[in-house]
Amino acid sequence: MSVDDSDDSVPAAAGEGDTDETGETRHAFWADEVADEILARDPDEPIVIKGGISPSGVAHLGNFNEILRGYFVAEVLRERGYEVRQVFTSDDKDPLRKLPRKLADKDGNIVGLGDVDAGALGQNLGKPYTDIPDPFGEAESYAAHFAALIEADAERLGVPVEMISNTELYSDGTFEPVVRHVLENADTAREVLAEYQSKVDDDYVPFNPVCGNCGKITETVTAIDLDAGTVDYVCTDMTAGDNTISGCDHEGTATFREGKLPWRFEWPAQWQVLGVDFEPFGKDHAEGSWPSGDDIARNVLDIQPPVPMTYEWFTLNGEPLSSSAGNIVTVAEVLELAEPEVLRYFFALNPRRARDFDLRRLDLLVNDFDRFERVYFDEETDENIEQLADRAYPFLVDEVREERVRFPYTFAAVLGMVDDPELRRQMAKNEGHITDETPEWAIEDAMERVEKARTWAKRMDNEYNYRLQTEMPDVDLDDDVADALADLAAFVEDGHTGEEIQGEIYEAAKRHDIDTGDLFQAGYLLFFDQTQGPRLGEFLGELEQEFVVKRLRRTE
RNA sequence: GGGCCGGUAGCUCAGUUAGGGAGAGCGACGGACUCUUAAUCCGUCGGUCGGGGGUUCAAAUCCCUCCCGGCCCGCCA
Repeated sequence: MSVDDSDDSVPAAAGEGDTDETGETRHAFWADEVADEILARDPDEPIVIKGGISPSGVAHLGNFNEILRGYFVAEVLRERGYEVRQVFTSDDKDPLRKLPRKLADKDGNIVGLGDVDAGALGQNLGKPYTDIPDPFGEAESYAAHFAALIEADAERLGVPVEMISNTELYSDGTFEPVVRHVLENADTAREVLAEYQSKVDDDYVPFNPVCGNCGKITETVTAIDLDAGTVDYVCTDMTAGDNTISGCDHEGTATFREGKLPWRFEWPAQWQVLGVDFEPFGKDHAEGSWPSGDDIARNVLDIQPPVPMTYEWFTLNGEPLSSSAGNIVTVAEVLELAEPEVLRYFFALNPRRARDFDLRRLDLLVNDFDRFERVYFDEETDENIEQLADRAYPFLVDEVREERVRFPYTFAAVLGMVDDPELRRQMAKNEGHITDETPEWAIEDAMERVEKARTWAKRMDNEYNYRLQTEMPDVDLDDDVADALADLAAFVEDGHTGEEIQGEIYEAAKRHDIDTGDLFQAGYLLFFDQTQGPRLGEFLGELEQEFVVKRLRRTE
């Protein structure tokens, strides 16, 4: 989706980087480094890249590391001519452990727990997400609802992922041989895991059946029958954090499909049944599940684990991402403020680096992206980012189009101060961002940023949140300021360009012996009901002459 | 308490895997464009590379130690 495969004019050097004396290749783009590592293992095709989360609630921007980091590696491999599957597991056999504070409806709108039947949802603590009804009553299950949201966000970002339900891997028998293998080798499994978890004792059984009576995931297995392919269990209480989810004391028998492996085994099991070659994961896994998963894969399942990559977590507005503290943002929300390519750019940067995603200064991120793009098109030179831009930029956009137009983000916010689309075009033309030769598609694309920047200005309520006032605000003016405005009105009435009007503001102030700042302020108050605003003269030059004159004379 | 990752200019980042010149953009400040505010151009300032110690002819980069942020070492994912 990012590069044209038929274009053989792409320079071969693009992904090659520098070669040192040992013959090893250094790359500007981390995804190339990872690709090298994967290919060094001579993998079977299709090469499988995985990510995954449990669909416990609203997926925030941080969760998309799981998808986008893998995406860049997938695209690099595809460009190098390999067939790649990018899969994403919804770890939906996991039990609901506590009620989320925030949910999202099917369109991605964030709603509180109070907007759904929280009581009914609370009845389902301890059950697999796939066995819990959708709180919005639409999807097949709680899991299906939230998995659909993730898939929708991935699509918005233009990343085609193959969603895989973990529950289905159990119910359709895919996991069955692995479950059997783990239970057959339960002693080894215990020994290996005990290295990482002190709680693992001789009674530990690496399988959690679903209770046939109450439907909850249980922890107490009393017997294993390998011939029958079943386990016996007692539905005892389960502790989850500070909460205890009570069992129903039911004693029953479950097949290997009617339960789940504990996460430490389930993750490597996924690698095995899906043939995973690469998986990125957050730093929380780096010291926990990864070392044990690596060990379990090699010494219990007898498979080679995938190439790993730890990504640093980023913060939002300077604070840790936290669902419970409400410090989250979704992909859908970000895409109301910036183009998908900007967000992809953010994820194309070095994953090892802790980063802040600051919505208040989103203009800076967009500027960085625009610059990155200009460096790619050789419209600007920057040795720091040149190699990365040359390599990674094509993976950020649907189509590499040199004729594209980008309004600087804050200028787009200024255009957002007026409603009239034609007026916006005129202003953009006056500033030289578009010309008569600019293709229509490029203008339309560029104009989309205006709406986004407008939304940003409103949402942040920042210095770009001005709106041309259609009703005249109440303004008290000194006599000499009023006289200067009268001069200005006459000047506008004579017909002058915005640039000339801007000059006249200074001249008028000088003639009436008032501070230019006072005159500007009067103008801003009249048109924006604010003491500041955009470059006034040129702004007024764009507006309908009669409207400006009347407003300056306060005769409305 | 033990371990892992991150810490480079006010901000966003490159450079750390394999030691050799401390960099870019933005911002700020000053100036230009008949014009303090969105745009453009020129210039300036800005850093003990988190602190300290060590190795080396040479350290942002390697080693030790300490500080800060986050994570893991219970469960769960």
